[in-house]
Amino acid sequence: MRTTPTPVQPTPAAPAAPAPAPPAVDPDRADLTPAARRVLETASRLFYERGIHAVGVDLIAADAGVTKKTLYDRFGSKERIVVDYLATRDARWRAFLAAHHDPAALSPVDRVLAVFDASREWMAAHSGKGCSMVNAHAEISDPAHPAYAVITGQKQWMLELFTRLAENVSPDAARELGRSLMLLHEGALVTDGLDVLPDAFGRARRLAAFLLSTARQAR
Amino acid sequence: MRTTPTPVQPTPAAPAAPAPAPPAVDPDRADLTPAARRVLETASRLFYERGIHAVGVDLIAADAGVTKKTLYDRFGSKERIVVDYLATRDARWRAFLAAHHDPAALSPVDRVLAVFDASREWMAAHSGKGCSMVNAHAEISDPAHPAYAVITGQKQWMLELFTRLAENVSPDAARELGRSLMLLHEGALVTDGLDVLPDAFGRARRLAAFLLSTARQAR
DNA sequence: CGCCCACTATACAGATCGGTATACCCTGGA
DNA sequence: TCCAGGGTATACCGATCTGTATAGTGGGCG
Repeated sequence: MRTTPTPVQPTPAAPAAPAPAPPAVDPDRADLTPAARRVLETASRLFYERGIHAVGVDLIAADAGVTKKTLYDRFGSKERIVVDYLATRDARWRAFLAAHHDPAALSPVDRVLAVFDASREWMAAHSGKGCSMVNAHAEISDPAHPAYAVITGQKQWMLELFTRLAENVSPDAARELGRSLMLLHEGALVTDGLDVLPDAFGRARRLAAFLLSTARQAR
Repeated sequence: MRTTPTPVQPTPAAPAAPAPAPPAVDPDRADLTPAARRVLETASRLFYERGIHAVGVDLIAADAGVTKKTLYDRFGSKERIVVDYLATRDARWRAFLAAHHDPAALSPVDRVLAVFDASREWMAAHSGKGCSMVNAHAEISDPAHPAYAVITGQKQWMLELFTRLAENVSPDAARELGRSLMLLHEGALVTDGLDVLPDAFGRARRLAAFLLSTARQAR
């Protein structure tokens, strides 16, 4: 449905884009004990590098220099560690984005492109097997799994971010533009992770700039 | 490196795009015994729905109505089933694409857009948790794993396909266009799987058409 | 002092992992 | 008639999985 090119479709009732919810957890996880932080850091690295199901709690505990007793005292279950892994990574990404994002100094278009620059830097630093949310989604089949909400929430937040930023470029086409920017960004994430294209984020950035340049005037 | 917008960069030595290699396996797997086919079909469904590491051979054998003896007589190892899963799915996708693709009747641009149409149909039929290759890549850490070659080979094949199709639209910019089309296609694949956008392939198709329309004249 | 908290160390339970072994059944063709 | 191949059924192997149990250590604090 709605494959026809419905040109604009203004936001029906809500006057502005919804303010994105703040991350549910502290990016630094200062709420955790030192051993618990070591567990989460170790588990996050292993989950991302090898996959969630391929990593057992024994390995996590051993690599973190912690006994399984401590691990289960702090987290209660592996499932909980998985959720914390995704939620913390999400919180850190949002903090990283906020730090690489000077809203006052940039034009509306540059504010969009800054997201792609931040992603490129993020992926270069956390070098990569692609998006941890997408990868986790591939391993979690049950939608009732508590990690599912984190995954979909992260993607929804990104979509709302792009839509909100697009409103400053072209208010009428913000929803459509936001979705297209989201598609470009996800495409860069996955192609970067698969190492199939050189400089995927640079390419996505150029395509986004191209898209925005046409959206500002016509469309 | 090379983040500067190097405009065109013509193919250095090779006169034309490389002819894509044919799939290594028969899409129908007529080479397998009936029980082996049941094993592969069952394993493929479970691997895709639940993830590779989350599915054991006992479950595969039970769901296929086959004993583990038969399973190991036919395949020898779980790893081999995984490789066959990915290779067969790849072969079927290429056959599906060839069937939904009348090269004589379509214009160069339409031939590109037909790929996005085929992907939309494919994903609607094999409804979705995204790209099986990307999902498998998330679970396989060792690049020496035999499935790795299947995954990268499939993505490389798609990139070459887009590049080859782009040559008929704009020979000078074929390489660049092919990469951008690849990025759009991967973006649609992942956003479709995550259910974050409505009609991701329709959107990618529109963006591709937009990109091609500008590439045919200028750029 | 006494108590709690974070942590270590070791052992084990119950289930499932990939993979193997023995033994038997059924059908088609030489 | 014989026999090989594809298949069934069941039991088992060692390893690993998530999760729990018992016992003990050291430091901060009221």
